Amino acid sequence: MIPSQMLKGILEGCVLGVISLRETYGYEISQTLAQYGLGNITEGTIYPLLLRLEKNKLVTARYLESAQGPKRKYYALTPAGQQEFTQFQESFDALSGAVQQLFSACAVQQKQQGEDL
Amino acid sequence: MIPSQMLKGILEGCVLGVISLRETYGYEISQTLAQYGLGNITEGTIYPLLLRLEKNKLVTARYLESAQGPKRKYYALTPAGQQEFTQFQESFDALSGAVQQLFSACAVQQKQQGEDL
DNA sequence: GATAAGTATATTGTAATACAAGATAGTGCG
DNA sequence: CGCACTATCTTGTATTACAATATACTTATC
Repeated sequence: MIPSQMLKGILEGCVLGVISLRETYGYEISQTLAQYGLGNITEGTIYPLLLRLEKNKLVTARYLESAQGPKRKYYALTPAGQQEFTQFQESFDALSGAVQQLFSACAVQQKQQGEDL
Repeated sequence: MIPSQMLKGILEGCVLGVISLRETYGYEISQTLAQYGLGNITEGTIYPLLLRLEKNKLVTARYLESAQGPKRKYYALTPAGQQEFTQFQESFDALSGAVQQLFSACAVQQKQQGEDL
């Protein structure tokens, strides 16, 4: 399981990514994230996040009927949202690269300590 | 620049990693993190984090004299800290893998939309 | 010897955000 | 009707990165 603290700031970018795949709604986004292995994102997380994105004009929303259950609120990226997602990708790649480099240094160090025994 | 929100929960694991490289102190850890490209982690971030690690028995601390400036507080990993770092590496790899997979799907989608023009 | 810069640790308060818990509501099945 | 599944939203809480500030030691500069 990915710790919830580790998701901070990353989840928002991932949600933008999921929406970029196609117009979708909160409940489905939560399931899609789980499929990608990003953990079980609950309603208390996803809906405030979506309202925040909408308020910040990164996504637009419209209600559509559903064959089963209540109306769904479908989200789509705005140009600003697309730009924000591109920037998130760059930031995450930078972060990921830096952390991987640190991990490599730690692995080397551990190997040396093992050889010293 | 890596956004500060993206560091949440990741910074702690990275600090454990830096300490695993060698016994070190707050000021130097901050500089080491910057060298790895993890941004400028300020005092207001690093010292509370180190106190937290110490309180949670993930690191031990001892004061040593410095040739220049006041005493330094050197930190070393406990077995629990080493274990926590290993777990952090697994979690981060899982997260990183999931996000990269999402990015790939988004890239495919963008390429298709481009071809549709 | 006063002043500033670099080294070093710590505290307080603030903002961002993931999540649990619970409310509301529609559909379909036994 | 009650239960499960679908679907959205709100409230309150905990975590945590960071700015700002305080403290203190050493060395160099004026």
